[in-house]
Amino acid sequence: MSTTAPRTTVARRPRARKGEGAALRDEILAATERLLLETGSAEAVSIRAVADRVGVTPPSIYRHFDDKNDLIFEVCAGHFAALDEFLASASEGVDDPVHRLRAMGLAYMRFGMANPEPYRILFMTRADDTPEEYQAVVLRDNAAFEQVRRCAQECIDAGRFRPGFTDAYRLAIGFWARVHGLTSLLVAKPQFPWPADRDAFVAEYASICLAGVVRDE
Amino acid sequence: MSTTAPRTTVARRPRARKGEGAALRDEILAATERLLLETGSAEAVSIRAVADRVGVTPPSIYRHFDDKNDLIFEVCAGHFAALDEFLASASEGVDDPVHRLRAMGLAYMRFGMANPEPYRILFMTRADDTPEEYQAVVLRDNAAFEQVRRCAQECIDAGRFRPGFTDAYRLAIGFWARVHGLTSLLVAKPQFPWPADRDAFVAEYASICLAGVVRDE
DNA sequence: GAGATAACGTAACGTCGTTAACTTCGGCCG
DNA sequence: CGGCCGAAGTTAACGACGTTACGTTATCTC
Repeated sequence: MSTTAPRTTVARRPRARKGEGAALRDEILAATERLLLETGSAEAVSIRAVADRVGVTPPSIYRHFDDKNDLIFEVCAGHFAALDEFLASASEGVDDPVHRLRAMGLAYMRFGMANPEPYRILFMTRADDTPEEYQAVVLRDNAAFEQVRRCAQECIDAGRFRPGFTDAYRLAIGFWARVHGLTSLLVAKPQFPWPADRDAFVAEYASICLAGVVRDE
Repeated sequence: MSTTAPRTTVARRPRARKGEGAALRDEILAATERLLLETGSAEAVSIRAVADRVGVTPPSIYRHFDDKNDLIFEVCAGHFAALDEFLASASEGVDDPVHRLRAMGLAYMRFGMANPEPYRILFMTRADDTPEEYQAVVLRDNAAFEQVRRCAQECIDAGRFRPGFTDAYRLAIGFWARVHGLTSLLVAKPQFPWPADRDAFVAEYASICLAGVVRDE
């Protein structure tokens, strides 16, 4: 269906000592991460390829991860902390809450474009493929979303939004959805005839997303 | 990885007569469509299950379709005409171009929610999984997008957009991206804690998307 | 009625995720 | 020091998948 992962056989890994089985876990995560980057698709990275890369047999993976989905999501969840930090550092030093919202939106889109496959896996896959523990944690209770929600609340408190827009949670979801819209389309359809000045278009898009709720000055 | 498709063996289909091999093609499409609806996932509908359903052996599928991707996309492409018609009939009789834009946006989101898996396959899958002929046709040159672009142009001509927004193509992409944002998140993460009054939220969202570019009255 | 050919079927290849059952190594207790 | 137990893997295999090479059967044409 799609290209398979490369399978470079490698020297067999020495067995870990008694209490240190978790070392293999980290190596598996690292190898999966690299393979995900190389292939650019979660379906193309097979358990067998990961095992080969680490120098271990496929069933050994299952000692450390429930199944393939669990492994892939564990890898992508690592990118979540990065997203959170990325948003935080992007909005750092920006005093105006509206400008801060804009900075976070831009950072979000840039993050998606820079990490397309993790983004796809986290935000664009069906819920059934998402392990239980991530359904709530990764989406709602994650720090990135909370940053946006708090910033929206600050905008409300500062009277920067048009009348009627008073629910920060609702507004945060809306912002997220709009910014996700362009991000996901860029990720899914990079060959679409996007405007030539892509960065400028993205910046303009961010402004439009804000203009929908921000009070005119 | 995920649940497999049901495999109810069925009476073997009588062979088609000489010029009528295309009849099987239609039956395959219909069976695939039904299986897609039942399983709710393209990965869960296997070539073998489709063949079983039709009463034919798996290799026979390949006489009529290049591969599985081709088959699935052929099915989903059928939904495109429906989307186009749905947008047209939703905007029919709406004189004001801004209101028409809004009507189309709402219709688009409703369409996605009503046909989640086709929507997912068409708009949320990676470009590599999209057959050549759909990359341009289905996305840019499709009638639905053209409707939005034309409507945006009418808004421009009527002076309904804020100064600076003069490129209908650019604006149409932006509208599409915003509306797609919420649609795709609803499709991908239905269990997310969305606002309780979902329909009202969607309607509000559509208004916000427009308010980003529409001139205040 | 014979040959061409469209419309399938048979058998198989290689891949995948996953599981059951076995083996080997290392630390601890007596 | 020796035995043992559990951690850390391996071996072998199952069933399903997409896909292909090749054989077969029925229908149309002449």
